[in-house]
Amino acid sequence: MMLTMSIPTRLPLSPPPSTSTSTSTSTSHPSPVLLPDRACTLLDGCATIPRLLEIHAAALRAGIHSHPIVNFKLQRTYASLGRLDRSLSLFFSLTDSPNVYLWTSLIHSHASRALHSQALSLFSLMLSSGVAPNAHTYSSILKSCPLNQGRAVHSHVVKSSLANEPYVRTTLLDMYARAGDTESASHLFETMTDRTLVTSTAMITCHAKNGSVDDARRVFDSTIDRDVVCWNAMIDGYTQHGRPNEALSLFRDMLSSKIRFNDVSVLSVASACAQLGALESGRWIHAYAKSNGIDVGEAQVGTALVDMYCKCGSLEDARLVFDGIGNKDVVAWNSMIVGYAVNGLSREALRLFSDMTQLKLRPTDITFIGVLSACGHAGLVDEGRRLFHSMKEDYAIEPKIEHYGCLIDVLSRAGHVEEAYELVKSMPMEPDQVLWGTLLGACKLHGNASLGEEIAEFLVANGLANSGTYTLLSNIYASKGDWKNVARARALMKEHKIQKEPGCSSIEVDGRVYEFLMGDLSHPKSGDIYAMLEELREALKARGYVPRTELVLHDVDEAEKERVLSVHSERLAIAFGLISTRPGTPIRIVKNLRVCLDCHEVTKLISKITGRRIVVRDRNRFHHFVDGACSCGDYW
DNA sequence: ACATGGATAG
Repeated sequence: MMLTMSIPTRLPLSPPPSTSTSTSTSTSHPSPVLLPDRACTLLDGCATIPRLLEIHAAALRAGIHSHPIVNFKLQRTYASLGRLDRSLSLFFSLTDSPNVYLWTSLIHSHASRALHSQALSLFSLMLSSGVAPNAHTYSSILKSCPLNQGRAVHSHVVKSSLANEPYVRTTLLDMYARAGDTESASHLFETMTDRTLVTSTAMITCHAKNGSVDDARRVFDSTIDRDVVCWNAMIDGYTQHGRPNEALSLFRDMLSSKIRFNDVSVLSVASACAQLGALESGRWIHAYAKSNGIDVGEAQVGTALVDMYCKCGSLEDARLVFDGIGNKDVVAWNSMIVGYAVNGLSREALRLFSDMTQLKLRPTDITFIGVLSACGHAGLVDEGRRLFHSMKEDYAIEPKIEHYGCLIDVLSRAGHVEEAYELVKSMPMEPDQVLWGTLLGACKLHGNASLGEEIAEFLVANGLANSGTYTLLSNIYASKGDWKNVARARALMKEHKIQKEPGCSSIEVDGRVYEFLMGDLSHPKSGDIYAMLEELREALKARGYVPRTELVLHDVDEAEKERVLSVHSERLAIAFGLISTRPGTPIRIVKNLRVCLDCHEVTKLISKITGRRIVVRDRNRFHHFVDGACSCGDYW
């Protein structure tokens, strides 16, 4: 055996329970002489710890406590009620050496509770005590195996000739899938002559988890008699890999093939709508789930819907679902808090945080991401500092680079750029690109050219620069009117062959999501869209709007710079929204990059001119434009 | 005893 594992450091030997005195007169008291058969029946119907202690005491009094089946059931019932400590002490107090069922049950209780190292230790003990594992044992222990130990177990499986057991094969596949070893999983799958629906589903999940969604689809297409789990695995593969449109479309295929969806389907599809910012589709799936008996007040489903509504910029809907969740856990609170934060409703985020702590719910590191980013969006410097320290002092949560990133954003955006820089230097971890980007962005915002240049040059010299670095560097110079250095930044970008990610915005109209690239001419309604843009241009000019052509980095004349700005992807999407929806309908845009300053000004004006609410979700946050003003208060 | 599963900076 190649497995190297440690023996449990502590074998709990807690005394037997002594609660029997108070229950001796109870009507549910077992008969005076408890027989093994009767004890087993009682244990099978036992659902609470007090009841279990009662039966356990009776078994002790009757002297049947070491009866192999009674002991097994006691042990298993303790495990099922979350008292693994008692399961272990029963197990290790056995006089006879445990058989394979006892070992397997114990290993399973640990493995299924993600107590992997304990499960592995027990498995190791089992092997050294000379008991041969069976198919159940392997299928349990494989859940706890990292790749190396998984391979070792695999070779044991082969030797033990259990390799064709369906449960064993599926967990082997799953083990390779978890370890990211698609090749071994595929090999295993390809060599199977009798694939079952479950093994195919495991293979689909494996491909999907490792990003080969198209390979997953091939397996999916070749699988016959697919059930809801199989469909969900494929749908979620699309969702988890940034292909939400395909997820939605496959969900519709599932409905038309008469497969009943379940709550897991809703989780996936809600997340797809969240990614798309597709409120209409999101509302549809919410209503559809409700009318098909899915409990949207259940924490997991409710939370997925809360997140979906937040990411579609509809906080009212999100809050309604949130308030309807029966047993709100920390994940539900986190998603609502983060949702308020990303939408710029910082006060609401902080209020919810205080509600949550008042309910004695323990915040997590993600809660602090939420409240710290809320502080960043609202310029709440003191509150940000206070929360950052409270995280460590009051909740013993060690700040991660993301938390430093938030605090650095809070400080630097508010103008404390030097203090933020000092914080970066004092962090216990290496700053990453994102963090440098935050600081650079603040340098640009506050015209701190010297520090901005220092950081940017450092990033360029160390090969850490991305297109954003060059753009920011160039913008820093542009905001100072230093055109020579703007040109130099542009030249550097060319020299390093840095490609700028093309801007792309999308909008949902009638349940369909339309995408627009910058300068896109491919939409069938392109003519109307550009006519609308021209109309808007006139209206904007009449209101004294002057294009911020200095933001354009290309080496072209003024008129061309103006044209470049006017076809930024969000403007095409907004124009399309204006011509495709009734007057007064809010327009919701999702953009892959940050909104530029010029588009931000223009969108404010468009909201004024057209009387429309315009909600723009950019790479970082939401902007809600109403009547000429933006919810961010121009603090972004 | 196996397969699907809600929240994460800028």
